[in-house]
Amino acid sequence: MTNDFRKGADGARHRRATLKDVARRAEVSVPTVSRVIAGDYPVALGTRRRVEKALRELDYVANTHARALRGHGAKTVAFILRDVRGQAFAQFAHGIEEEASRWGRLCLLCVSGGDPVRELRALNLMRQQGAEAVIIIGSIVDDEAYRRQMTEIARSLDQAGSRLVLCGRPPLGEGVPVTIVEYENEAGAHAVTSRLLAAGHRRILLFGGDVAFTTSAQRFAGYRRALTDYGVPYEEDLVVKAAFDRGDAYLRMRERLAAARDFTAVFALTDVIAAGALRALTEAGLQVPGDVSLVGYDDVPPATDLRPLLTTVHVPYEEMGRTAVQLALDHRGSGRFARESHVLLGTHVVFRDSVAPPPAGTARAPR
Amino acid sequence: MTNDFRKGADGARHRRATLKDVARRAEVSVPTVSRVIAGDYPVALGTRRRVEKALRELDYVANTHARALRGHGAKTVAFILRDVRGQAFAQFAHGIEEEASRWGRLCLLCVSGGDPVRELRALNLMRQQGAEAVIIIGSIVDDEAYRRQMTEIARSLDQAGSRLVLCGRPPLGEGVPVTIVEYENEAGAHAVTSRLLAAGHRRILLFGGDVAFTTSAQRFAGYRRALTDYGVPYEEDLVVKAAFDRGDAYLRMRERLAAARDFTAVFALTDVIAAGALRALTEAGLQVPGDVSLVGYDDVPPATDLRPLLTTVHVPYEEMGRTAVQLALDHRGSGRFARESHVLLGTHVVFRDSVAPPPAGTARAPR
DNA sequence: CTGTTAGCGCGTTCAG
DNA sequence: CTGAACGCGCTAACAG
Repeated sequence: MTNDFRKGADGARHRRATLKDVARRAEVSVPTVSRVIAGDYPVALGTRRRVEKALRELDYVANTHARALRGHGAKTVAFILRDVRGQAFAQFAHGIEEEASRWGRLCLLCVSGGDPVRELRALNLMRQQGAEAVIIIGSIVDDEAYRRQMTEIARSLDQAGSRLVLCGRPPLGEGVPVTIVEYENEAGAHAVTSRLLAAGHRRILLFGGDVAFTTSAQRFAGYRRALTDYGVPYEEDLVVKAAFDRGDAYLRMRERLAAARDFTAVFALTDVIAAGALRALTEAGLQVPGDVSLVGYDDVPPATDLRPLLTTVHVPYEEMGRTAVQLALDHRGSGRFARESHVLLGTHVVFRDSVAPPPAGTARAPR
Repeated sequence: MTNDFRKGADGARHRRATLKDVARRAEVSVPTVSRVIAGDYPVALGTRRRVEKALRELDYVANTHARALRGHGAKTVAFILRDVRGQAFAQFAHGIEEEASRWGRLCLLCVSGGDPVRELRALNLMRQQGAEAVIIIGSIVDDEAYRRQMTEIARSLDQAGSRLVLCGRPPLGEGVPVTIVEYENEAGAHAVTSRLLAAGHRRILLFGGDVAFTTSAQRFAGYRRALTDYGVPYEEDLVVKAAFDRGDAYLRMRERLAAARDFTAVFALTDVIAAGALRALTEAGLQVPGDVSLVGYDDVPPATDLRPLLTTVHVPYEEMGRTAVQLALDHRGSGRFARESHVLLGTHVVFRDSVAPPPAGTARAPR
């Protein structure tokens, strides 16, 4: 017995207690300790007491890895997003975290920074980890290479008993074992744009984003469809790209304003972009919504901090996160979402104070 | 070989390929495959080719858990915070994520919702997981029970070869194996309050938070010290509690305004609280900073979305996250922070547009 | 260069 | 009720 103590002392200075240590101390066999812990098997009272005492004294904590190896393991929900600092992502992450912890799962988080390479690396790590579900959210460039890679990953994950969930990304095609959680993105864009048109606006700037990305593309499509509905011709000059942050949005809007003030309303692809745009608009001496109306998308905190309060499209990010986890875990269970693999959540316009009719005389602006 | 295929098909429908499977397919032994993967050991070219082929065909992914068991494993950095949706926390999380991924570590995230019980549960899970570092951020009630529990956990974690890092929380006392990352919290509060006093304000409302919590207590202390420096008596009536969210802050400020408008400046304990306060102030017809000046704390996005732009205290949240990871991982290494276990980061006031001298005649308000 | 043997910590047989 | 033996997937030691 003494040698064992030495063994503990000379090798690694730190070592966490194992079942063996506890067994030795309680003078029982390893399986007995295991049974005491599991509690699902009869153990003599005296023995149990001794074991429990040893457990406490040695501050025993089970080794998740060994457990996982044995099959009882460490269920985790992994997710990848572009940047935790974005409010939309944060809400999404919150939904995931909440739901995962309701299911007793741990959360594994990776940030991709929007880089496909980092995303792939993260995906691989998660596969190694044996995560029960791997959830990805965020816009991408939906090209051939992407679909091929993702399909492969979905298959591989599926084969390993895990589930890939794509949020806010289009499906990969029939037969690919993937779960999709979407929201009515195009419809939301159509709805806000219509709101602007209904107020009398005819020259609406589509501001921010990049049509190469799926999310932007869908919002763009909603914008065009609304235009068509109202018989307003689409004009390329009214589409201005900008990165997804305040700073770039501010600069781009300033440039556009310097070039020409030929619009009466702005549809910012994101609330954050709207924040940047608003700043540029205000600095240029324009009143919102007096001179120009402004709408955003996402309905996240910047929307209620801005003056005027921003009219925007509400996206149920938190619910998306919760749904993603439910779908993945319930996948072959019997719950509400069992066997379902495609969910579409609703969006709706939140009317606030940033929209008004165009100023007199500008409703029919020069072509 | 055919039996093996069957074997895969009849048992669990899904099973990830193991080294054994690969070895069988490549007609080599298991360790050989292992060596090909590790790449740190000579393997005949032909053999290597065959193994690599099998690896690819079977879509092999190493099992992290088995690896961890063997000692090579799955280094993870775990962290616990109150709520990902808070911008300060999000920035912190970003710093952690970034640094962890630089070190090739995976991130384990738990949200406590501010509940000590959930925090403890999360801590335990992370201990089981064998996380290399466990980082906690956020205010707590620093009582006897808390210190005892935390000390115990720190010891236990240390014994298991892991490291506990406390961010924005006070040390636990001498000899406790814990790493502390703090910022100049009291000093920041002292600095903004001084700024207000220097502008001529004498009746400054301390708004939001709860002195029971460490973070609030320190900011409160800075406020009082500044008052003392300027010889301005402290008045209990000028301290108003509010929860850490816009909504509650708004309501509390409205109540306070209805009761008495006996202050010329507000020190909001948080930028988010400032956002709520600003709304109430504005709605009450008060000009900021014309009628009342307003400052916040944290320097997170709400600060630059509000009008006027908020004067606030910059807290290096992202850097704290990075530092926490570095300290934990470098702990017994040779890097910049080796053997260091207490770091204090600086804060500074960011001057923007929400402070002005008090309106004439109010500088010396009625007692 | 390669295969055999052993063991990480745990849970599950199967005998007593 | 309890212990001995086995194996999860992997790597490190030791043979050849």
